[in-house]
Amino acid sequence: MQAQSRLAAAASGGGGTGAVAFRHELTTLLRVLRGQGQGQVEATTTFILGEVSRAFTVCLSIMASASPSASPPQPDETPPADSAVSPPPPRAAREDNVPRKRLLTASPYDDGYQWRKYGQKKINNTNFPRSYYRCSYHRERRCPAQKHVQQRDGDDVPALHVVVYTHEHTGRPPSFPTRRRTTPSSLRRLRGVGGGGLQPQFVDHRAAMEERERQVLVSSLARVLQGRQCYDDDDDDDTDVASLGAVHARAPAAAAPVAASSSSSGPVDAAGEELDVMDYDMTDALFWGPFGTDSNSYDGNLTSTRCFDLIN
DNA sequence: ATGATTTGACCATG
DNA sequence: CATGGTCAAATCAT
Repeated sequence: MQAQSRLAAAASGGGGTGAVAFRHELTTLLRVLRGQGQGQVEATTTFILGEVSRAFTVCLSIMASASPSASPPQPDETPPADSAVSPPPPRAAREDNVPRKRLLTASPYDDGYQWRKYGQKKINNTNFPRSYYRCSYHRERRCPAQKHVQQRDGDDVPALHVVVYTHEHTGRPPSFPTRRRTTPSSLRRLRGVGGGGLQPQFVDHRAAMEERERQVLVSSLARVLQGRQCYDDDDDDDTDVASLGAVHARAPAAAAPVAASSSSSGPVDAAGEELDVMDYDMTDALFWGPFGTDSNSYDGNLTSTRCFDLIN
């Protein structure tokens, strides 16, 4: 049976089970390819293994944010089954009748509205602090909107953030795209020098990011299903990991520290295996790359000039 | 000078 | 009393 056919069949399963089956099938296939010992194939499969792992993480994130109130419960709404210690029962919801919209996002993002941070608090039994924001026009325009953002515990790659909104933001409508040039002073702030260290600025528009996630996911899987891999021609080195990584290095360097600002160590795939750093760069490019005119862009489709067959 | 963030203190709730 | 949410003075960046 042709590899592409098997993958297509697995991918067409639909739903979570189909996705898992697809990934399993793909992983198995790529591990077989790696065993062939061909340099190009090895480097490429290493890349794709990491990319597929990341793609599924992104998928889960999109699914979680698409229907916050849908059943079954979203991953961030239920404690992990293998949790060693059961957390205390959640506090009862406030009786203020304020609707809350909960999102799970793969990265902090700029939703286009202007927020002012008014607090940060360490929440019990969590590893990351929760930041509190309110509408910048809280008083002038009586904008009641608030949101709080907290990085989710766990070794998600990329890190997932829980964002909870209250009210509708009545301030300035979202602008698109939004991007802030990183200055030396802002870098100092990001690194925590002075002022006790500020929180990372949210840079990209959420909708654009989700669209980009979809594009990258589709193109990634398409490349795999087509059995071809393309890479940047700027680097004349052989098709090793480093040269593939050069493609991803198109992500603006200034933005990378933001995306990688969590305390997590290197990227790890679902099986707990360490992935190459280039996968991390890929993540940065995915979330920070496409906007602005002052940096190289990553358009979600590898702007390659050289391709080679992955699967014969 | 102005505006945003940090951070410890305080408040409300269960 | 424990905890999450908010306040506001101090601090920092522009």
